[in-house]
Amino acid sequence: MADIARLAGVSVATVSRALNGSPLISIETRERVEELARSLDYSINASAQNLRLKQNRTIAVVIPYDKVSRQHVSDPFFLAMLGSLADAITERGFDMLLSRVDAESLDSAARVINSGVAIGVILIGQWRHHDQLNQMAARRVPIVVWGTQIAQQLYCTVGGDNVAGGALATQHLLDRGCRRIVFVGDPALPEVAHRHRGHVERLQAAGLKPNAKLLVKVPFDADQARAGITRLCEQGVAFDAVFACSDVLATAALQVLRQFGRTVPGEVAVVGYDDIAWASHANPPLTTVRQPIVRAGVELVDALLATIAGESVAPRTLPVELVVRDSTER
Amino acid sequence: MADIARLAGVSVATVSRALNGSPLISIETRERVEELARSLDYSINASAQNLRLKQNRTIAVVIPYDKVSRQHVSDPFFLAMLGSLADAITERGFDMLLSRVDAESLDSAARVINSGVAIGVILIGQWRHHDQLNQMAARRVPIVVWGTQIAQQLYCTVGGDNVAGGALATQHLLDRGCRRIVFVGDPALPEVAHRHRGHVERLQAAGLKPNAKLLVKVPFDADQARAGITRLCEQGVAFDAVFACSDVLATAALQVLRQFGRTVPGEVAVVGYDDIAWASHANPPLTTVRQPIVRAGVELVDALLATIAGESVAPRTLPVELVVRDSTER
DNA sequence: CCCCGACGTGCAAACGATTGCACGAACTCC
DNA sequence: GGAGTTCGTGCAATCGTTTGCACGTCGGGG
Repeated sequence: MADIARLAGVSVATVSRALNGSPLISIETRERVEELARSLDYSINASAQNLRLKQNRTIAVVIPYDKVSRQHVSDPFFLAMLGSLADAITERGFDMLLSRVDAESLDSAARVINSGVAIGVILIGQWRHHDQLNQMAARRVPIVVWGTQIAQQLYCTVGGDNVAGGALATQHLLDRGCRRIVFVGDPALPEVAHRHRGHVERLQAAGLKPNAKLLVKVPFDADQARAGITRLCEQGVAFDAVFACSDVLATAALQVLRQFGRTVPGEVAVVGYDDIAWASHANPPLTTVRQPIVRAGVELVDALLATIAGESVAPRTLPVELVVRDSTER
Repeated sequence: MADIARLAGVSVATVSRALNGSPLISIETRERVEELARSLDYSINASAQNLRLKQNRTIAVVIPYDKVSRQHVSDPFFLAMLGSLADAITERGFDMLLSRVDAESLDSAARVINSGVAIGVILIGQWRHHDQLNQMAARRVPIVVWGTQIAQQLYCTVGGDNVAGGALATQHLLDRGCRRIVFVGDPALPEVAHRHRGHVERLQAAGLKPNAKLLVKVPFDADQARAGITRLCEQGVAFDAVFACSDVLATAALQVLRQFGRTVPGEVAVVGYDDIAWASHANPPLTTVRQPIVRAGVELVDALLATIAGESVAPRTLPVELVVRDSTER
């Protein structure tokens, strides 16, 4: 900037104003400065600017990695969400900082805020860390979480309608005459808990009662899901449908069922969750509950920006939709 | 920092030194300061620090979006690469800044460097923008590109061995007795060009000559691939194998073939490229050329750090591997 | 008793931008 | 022709850290 000032024969103050389009500066000076800046391909030093203005245009996206439930960045749903967020964030002229933090010490995500690196945090995946999130919110860290609404939460969540999703999938299976539906997922996780609630509600409305044997309690991990469903088959537990809490888990189920020679959807109908890109290419194509991923990115960013602006943003629940494919109907 | 200094009864200089573990400071002072810092949950202001030190720990990952070839962030291969990079970058204690830039003005990626936001750029996807990349490199922007080595490039690339990949896939098909192999991909893209070269070399070694009718020239876009292959079938062009330059394209081929009632691998064998997660879940599971994605992330980051350290880093070609599944063998 | 080194600490000047305030020139109006 | 405006610009302080240099104190050796 000093260079430009010297070359233009003005002071740095003038250069600063010219580049920021201050109306105080004469047209000719502004143009001279801009021309010079272009030819030197100069860009404003972001650190200095942030320091001075105590502001910046970076949003941190945090992905907790949980050693226990083992879902990690490579999960297609996460990745799709990342893509959607990248679009929404860059569209609004912000930068996106991606961090992975140990889920056990989520509050380290606050570092990026305290140190002024980012103005807000979007956290993907609520896990079992409700308390830590509440603490952060209490410390006034601007944060929005992809997940499900929980009683007494201080932070804002945006999430799919998990109860409705669980209900949709279950009702669909019931409508097809299924009576013994395996539920694959870990209800210890808030989102899964809601899906399970919708599931149970529909069962009861149909006069069935939930059967503990039909609950395969596994985290979002294909290997563990395969193991769990294999065990079920080996034990000879009878079932005529599987409702898995993610398409990855559903695909695992498809594999195991094929190994055991059970036809899909003939003997067993399968429903997944998320509608990730390849659900439609699975064998057979997967009936699944579609999460509104693109909309999710937009809503998360907007909610965060509103939070930063000081508004108190109510948690938002986005509608989900059942996509019927061959895995439940021939 | 001033607060801590006051509370500890020392100067800010001392606090700074204490927090940075300078040996000049007495143990007791250091501990007092650290304790205070913790209790105030203070973190160093990154802007001020970067400004003063002219340094930072952020790596920019740039995804060009190309309106022409239309591959976008949601492509599973990109996303997997992102995940891998996120791991490699955070593992080394750096932050990852994700940007999407219009492929037509790639040099805007230099902004993050000139403005001191990041210390280097990793660019995923070389496209047809070789010249722009060379220009950036000439302007001494530390940059490493995922792609293929091109003559007279000034920047460092890390990529899979595309010639070998093309050869592996083709040889495998030839070994299975296929003689009329459809190639799906756009050889205008450097990576695809190399795969095509490997493909042609193997064909010629087998005494066959490449047939222009068997080239389906499409970008990395499932819809266009579907359209292209459909056209081929409708025109009644005879073929007994498909080699697609990504698993997404291969899956598109599988769909079209099914529509036309051609059995896979009976009538037509299909090979994909990348080995993204769901290749093994396709119907039938896809034979494909595996790209070393995890290793790629690591190599890209290491190459970038070496470049930043001033070393001149030679382009690196990573070995690829053929994964045989049902789409070429029953 | 004095000198010298080692050890902790503080002072103050950077880093690169922004901005309130003041200043000078040109112009208008009476 | 002088007073008051308006316009364009420069001065200098400021944001929060780091760090070369100087300073004071303490202890040991001569």
